[in-house]
Amino acid sequence: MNRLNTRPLIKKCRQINQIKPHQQPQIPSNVASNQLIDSLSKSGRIDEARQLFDKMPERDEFTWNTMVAGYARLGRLNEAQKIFDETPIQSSVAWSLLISGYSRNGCGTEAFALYWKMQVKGLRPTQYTLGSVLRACSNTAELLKGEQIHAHVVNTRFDDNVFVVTGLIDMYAKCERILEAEYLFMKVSDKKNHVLWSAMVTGYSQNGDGLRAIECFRDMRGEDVGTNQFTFPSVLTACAAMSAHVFGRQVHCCIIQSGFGVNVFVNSALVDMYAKCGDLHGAKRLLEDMEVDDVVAWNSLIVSYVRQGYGDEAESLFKKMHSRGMKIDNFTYPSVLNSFSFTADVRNAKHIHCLIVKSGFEDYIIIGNALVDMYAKGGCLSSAFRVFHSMPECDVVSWTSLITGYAHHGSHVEALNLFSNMRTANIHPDQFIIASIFSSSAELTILAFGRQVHGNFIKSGLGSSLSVDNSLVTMYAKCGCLEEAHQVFDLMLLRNVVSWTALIVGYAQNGKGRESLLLYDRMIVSGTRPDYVTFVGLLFACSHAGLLKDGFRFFESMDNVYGISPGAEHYACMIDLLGRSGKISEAKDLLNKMTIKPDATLWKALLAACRMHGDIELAEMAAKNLFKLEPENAMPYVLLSNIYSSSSKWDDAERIRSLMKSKGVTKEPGCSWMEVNGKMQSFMAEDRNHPRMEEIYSKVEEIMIKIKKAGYVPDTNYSLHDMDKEAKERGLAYHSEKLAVAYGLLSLPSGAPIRIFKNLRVCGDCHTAIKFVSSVFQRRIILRDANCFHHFNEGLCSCGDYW
DNA sequence: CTAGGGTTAG
Repeated sequence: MNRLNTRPLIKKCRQINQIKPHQQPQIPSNVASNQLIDSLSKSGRIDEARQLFDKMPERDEFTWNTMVAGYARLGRLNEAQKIFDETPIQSSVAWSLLISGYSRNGCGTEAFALYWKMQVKGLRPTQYTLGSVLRACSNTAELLKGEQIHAHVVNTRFDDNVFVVTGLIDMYAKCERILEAEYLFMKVSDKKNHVLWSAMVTGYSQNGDGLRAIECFRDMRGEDVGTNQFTFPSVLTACAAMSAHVFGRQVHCCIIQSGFGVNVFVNSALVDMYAKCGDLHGAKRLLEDMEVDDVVAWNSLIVSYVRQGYGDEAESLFKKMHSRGMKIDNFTYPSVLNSFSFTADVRNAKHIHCLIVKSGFEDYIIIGNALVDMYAKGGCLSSAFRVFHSMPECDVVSWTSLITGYAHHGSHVEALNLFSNMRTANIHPDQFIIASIFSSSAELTILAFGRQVHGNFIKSGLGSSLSVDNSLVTMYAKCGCLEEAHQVFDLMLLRNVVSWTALIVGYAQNGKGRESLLLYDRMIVSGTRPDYVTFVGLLFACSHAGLLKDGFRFFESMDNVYGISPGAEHYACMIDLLGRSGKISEAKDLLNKMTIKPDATLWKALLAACRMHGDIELAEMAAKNLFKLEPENAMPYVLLSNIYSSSSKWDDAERIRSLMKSKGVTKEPGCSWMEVNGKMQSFMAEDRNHPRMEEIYSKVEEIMIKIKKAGYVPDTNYSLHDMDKEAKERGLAYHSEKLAVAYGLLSLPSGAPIRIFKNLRVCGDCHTAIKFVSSVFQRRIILRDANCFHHFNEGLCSCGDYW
C-alpha cells in the first residue's frame, strides 16, 4: 500500500462521519477510495461502500481485502465469501480475513476447514491466520482442534510470537484449561505486552478465579506495560464476582487516570462492578452519567436490582429504557422476567410476555428459558409447559426450569418422567439438573433410581458442586443409607450449613439422635453457623432419642445465641419431646407460651403424647383442631377414640367412630413398597394380587415358624377385628410390611439389606416380628414408616422401640 | 484488512 502523504486521507476519513446517508461521495483516487470503503464499512454503511467498490475503475489487493473485511465484520459471510472468491490475488491476508469472519460469527467448522484449505493451497499461515483460527476453537467442545492448531503453531515456529501465544492462552482459558494457559504465559520470555497480560487476567476471571485475576492485574500494573480499553473490563468482572468493592474503586481511579473512562465497554463494566458489589446508588449514578445509553450497562443494573430484591426499581428502569427509545435486546427480557420469578407475580409478567411476542424476541432460547422459569416458579405449570413446547430449540436450562418447577410444586414423579424424556432427547445433564433430580429421588425415596443417576453423573466426568453433594447427602440419608450419605459428606471439599444439616437430619431420622448431636458439635467447631433448619433437625434428634435436657439447651440457644426465633416445627419437636418424656403439663405450658399459631404437626405431636399418657381434655382440644386443619385425616379420630377406650369411656369412643363414619373419613389402608431390580413392588395387607403370591405366602409361614422357635409371640392386641385368636394371628401375619419382608428374603441376594417403605406407622407386632427376622435370618432390614426409619439388625431396632 | 473486553436464564 502506498503510505506516502496519508495526511489528507486521514482528514478525509474524519469527514466520513459527516456524510449524509444517501449523499454520494465523490470518487477520489484509488488509495483514498480504499480508505473511504474501510471507513464506510466500519460505520456500518457497507452497502454504500459496495457501490463505491463497484464504481472503482481499478481495484488493488487492498480494495478487495477491505471489502471482504467489511462484509465479514458484519457477519454477512455469504457476501464476504463471494468477494473473496472473486479476488484476483488471494493472499494470506484475504484468507485470514475470511477465516476471522467465520470464526467470530460462530461458524467455527467453516473457519477451521478454510484454514486447512489455505495450507493445501500452499500458503503459510501468518500470526493473524493463527489468531483468527484459534478463536474458532475457543470453547470446550473444540479443545482438540485448538490443540491441533497449537501443534501447528510449534511446527511453524510461531510459538515465540507474542501475538499467537496470546491467542493460544485465550483459547486454553476459554476451554477451561487455565493451567495450560498459565504455563504458556509463564513461558513467554520476551517482555510481555499489555494484551498478553489482559488475556491472562480475562482467563482467570472467566474460569471463576477472581482472586488470581485481581493478583494478575496487580502484577501487570507493577510491570509498567501500559493499558488500553481492553485491560479494564476483565479485572472489573473479577472484582464484581469477588464483591471486591475497595479494589474495584481503585481500578476505577486507574481508569480515570488512563483516560479510558469514556469508553462504553469500560463504563458498563464499572456499572456492573458497583452494582454487583451492592453499591446500587453508585452504579445508577455512573449509568446516568454515561454519554451513550448502553443497553449492556442497563441490563446489568436491572439484574443487580432484581438480585438484591428491588424488583420495582428494575421494572422502572425497564420502563425508562422504553421511554428513552433505547434498543432492548435479548438479555434485557430475561433480566426483567427474573424479577417476576422472585415475586411469583405471573399476572404482571404476562405484559412482558406480550411485549416479547410483539417485538419478535419469542424465539430466543434464553428468553424462552426465562419465561419457562418464571411461569414454573409462579406455579403456572401449564403455561410453563406451553412455552417450553413452543420453543424452537431447547437446552438443558429449559428442561431444568421446567423440571424444577414440577419438583417445587410437589410433582416429583412428573419431574423424574420429564428427566427421562430429556435424556431420550439426548440433552446432557449438568450439575443443576442433577441436584434437582437427587432431591426428587430423595422425596420419593427411590434409591435405585437415584443411584443410577449418581453413577451416570460420576461417569459423565462433570465435576461435582456444592448443591449436587448436598442433595446427594440428603438423598442417601432419606433413603436410609447413612454410610453412603456420610461417605459423600466426607469427600466434599467444601461444605456449608446445608451439608451439615442434611447429615444431622439424616442421623436423626434414622434413629441415631446422639450422632446428630456429635455432628452438630463438629459443625460448630468448623465455624459453620446453624440455621432454622439445623435446629429442626437437632430438636427432632432430641425428641426421637428422648434427650430432654439437650433439647431444651438447643431450644433456648437458638434464640439467645443465634437470634433465630422458633417456628411451628421447633415447637412441634419440643411438644413431642415433652410428650414422650411424660411431661404433659410442661407441654401444655409451652403451648400456652407460644407466640405463633400452632400447626397440624404440633397438634399431632400433642395428641400422640396424650395417647401415651392419657390427658383426655388436652386430647380433645388437639383432635378438634386437627378436625378443622386436616378434615380428611383419619388419625385424630382413631387416636381420640382409642384414648376414650383406654379410659373405658366406651360411649365417647363409639361417638367419635360414628362421627368419623358420618363425615366419610376412612382410614388409609396400610401399604408397603420396595424397589427390587429397579422395579417397584407394593403390598397391601392380605394382598393376593402379586404374581409370586404363593411363594410369598409360604415364605411368611416359614418365617412365622422360625421366629416363633426363637421366642416370638404374636401380639394380637394389634389386630383390628374381633375374631378368634388363630384368625387374629393369621391377619397379623399378612400385614403389608410382613409380606414385603418375605418378598425381600425371597428375591434379594443374601448379603443385601432389605429396604421397605410404609405409608403408615409400623404396627407393634410387625416391629417385634421384624426384629426377630433380623436375627434369625441374619438380615439388615430398613423400614421407613410414616414417622421415622427403623434399622433392624441382630434382633434390635435403631428406634429403641419408641416410635 | 486481520488477536484481547462488558450484561446472560436453571
